[in-house]
Amino acid sequence: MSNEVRVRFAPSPTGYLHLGSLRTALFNYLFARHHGGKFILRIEDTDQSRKVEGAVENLVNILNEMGLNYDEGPGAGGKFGPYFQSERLEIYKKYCDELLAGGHAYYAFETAEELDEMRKVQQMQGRQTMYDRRARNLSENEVKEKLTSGNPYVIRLKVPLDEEIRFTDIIRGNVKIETNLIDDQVLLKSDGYPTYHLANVIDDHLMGITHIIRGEEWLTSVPKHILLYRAFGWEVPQMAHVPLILNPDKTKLSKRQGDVSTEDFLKKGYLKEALLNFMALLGWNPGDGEEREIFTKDELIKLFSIERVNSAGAVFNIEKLNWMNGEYIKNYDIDELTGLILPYLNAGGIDTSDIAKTKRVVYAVRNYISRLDEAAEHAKIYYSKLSLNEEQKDIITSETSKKVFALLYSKIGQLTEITAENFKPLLNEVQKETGVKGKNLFMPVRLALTGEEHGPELGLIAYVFGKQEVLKKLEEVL
RNA sequence: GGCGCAUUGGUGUAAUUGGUUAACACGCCGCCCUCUCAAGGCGGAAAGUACGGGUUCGAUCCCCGUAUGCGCUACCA
Repeated sequence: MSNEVRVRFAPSPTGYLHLGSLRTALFNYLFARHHGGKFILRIEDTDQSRKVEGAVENLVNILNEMGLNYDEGPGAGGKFGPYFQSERLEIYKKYCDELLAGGHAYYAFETAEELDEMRKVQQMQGRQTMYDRRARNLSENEVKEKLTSGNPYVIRLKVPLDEEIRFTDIIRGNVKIETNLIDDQVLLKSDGYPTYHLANVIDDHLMGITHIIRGEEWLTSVPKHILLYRAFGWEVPQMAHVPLILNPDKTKLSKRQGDVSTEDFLKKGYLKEALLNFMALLGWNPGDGEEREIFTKDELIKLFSIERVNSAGAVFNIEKLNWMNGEYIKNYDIDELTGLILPYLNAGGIDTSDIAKTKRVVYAVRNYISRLDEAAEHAKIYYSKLSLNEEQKDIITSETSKKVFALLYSKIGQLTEITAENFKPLLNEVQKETGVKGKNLFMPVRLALTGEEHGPELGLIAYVFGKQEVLKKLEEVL
């Protein structure tokens, strides 16, 4: 199947998954699944100075946790490995030699200091800072001499002059850039590692990548890549550069203005389904007059098309994420939701050993929260000892309150079990028989049960406590 | 500075490949429900599509310019 879609997510392992990367991964994933193709994870670890311990493991874990499972890559195997660029050094060297032989690249021997100096001078003269291509004109003998005497070197791309590179981006349409403005980019660093530009082109080709879906920050380096494809005589994959995710002030989403890692959001109690759903809609929509906003992963896969990705950056609107997360919480399977909320309740000091009660608590609390980490605060009323202020004490010790409690107590005693439905009629009966109604009826009961003036409807509260506990609470105030 | 990309209410987006009272959602405001707080239901304010020119009988939609924002401009990705 030679025209199978193959896409890749190719992050550098920084130690956490940035939300922007999450969305790039998601778009790649949706695109692959939509077309029945392959989704590949490749680790771009060519910068030795930015190595982070455990970063790859973390990345793999979070992708799996988010349900963005890949078909090829670390831990998943595949016929196009290794999937770590740091393990493909000989490959890059080999192709680099090919470029050298074909006159598409050349050796350069400047030190970092020399290059800094060059840039400084250019800056002072108010000129554009870029490599002045000085090593292009080294003679064969000069090169040979420096090489044999062990001078450190890099290999640079020999950018053809006075040309215009044009390409078509699926999201942005036609783009053109003059080659004179393109740096003779370093392809192979002096430590023997490739730069992004070289590695990415070689790997994408060798791994049979058909579509490159990546962040907008790469758009301007596409011409360099095209030059490389051309030098190798390879076909250029289709490209789609997705817009950036922005802070509320429209700058690139950054740590400075709040959490940006997927892990942080999960920790705060955002459901992965909600996060995925929300991220998908940031810069993309199904179009066609579709007005739904809540989509399962399968629906997203079905609807997704890369052409419908927007070209402008999108502000990360956390208010809307909160709403969407709340929607998911309200509609989640109660057993699964209980499992998810458990750690947050425990962290809030709540004893969850009575799992049946915990489940009822979750059922009652879900309407009040938009994040899982808010659950404990709302659940407290179902576990705390009664503590009332003077005014509240006056309410529950009033004569009418006592009457209400006594009658309610006997009526509950006749029930086999309290449900959210059968408690309300009980109160109606109490109202009729005692003549106490409205706030005078409900508030004492509410206070007696929870010690709070606010909370869910009484039927729900009584259901959460269950018959025995409600009776016990009433005994305390009688 | 140079180059590239972008621009529909506060935010995310829509608008049968030019003809709509410019639609939906979040947020905000109000009302209803109600013992309370949420949820829910109903309604409202909020953009004349960055600005200026074209093309056209007619532009959110096509073209040009300006402004603004962002990105890139490393032996980082």
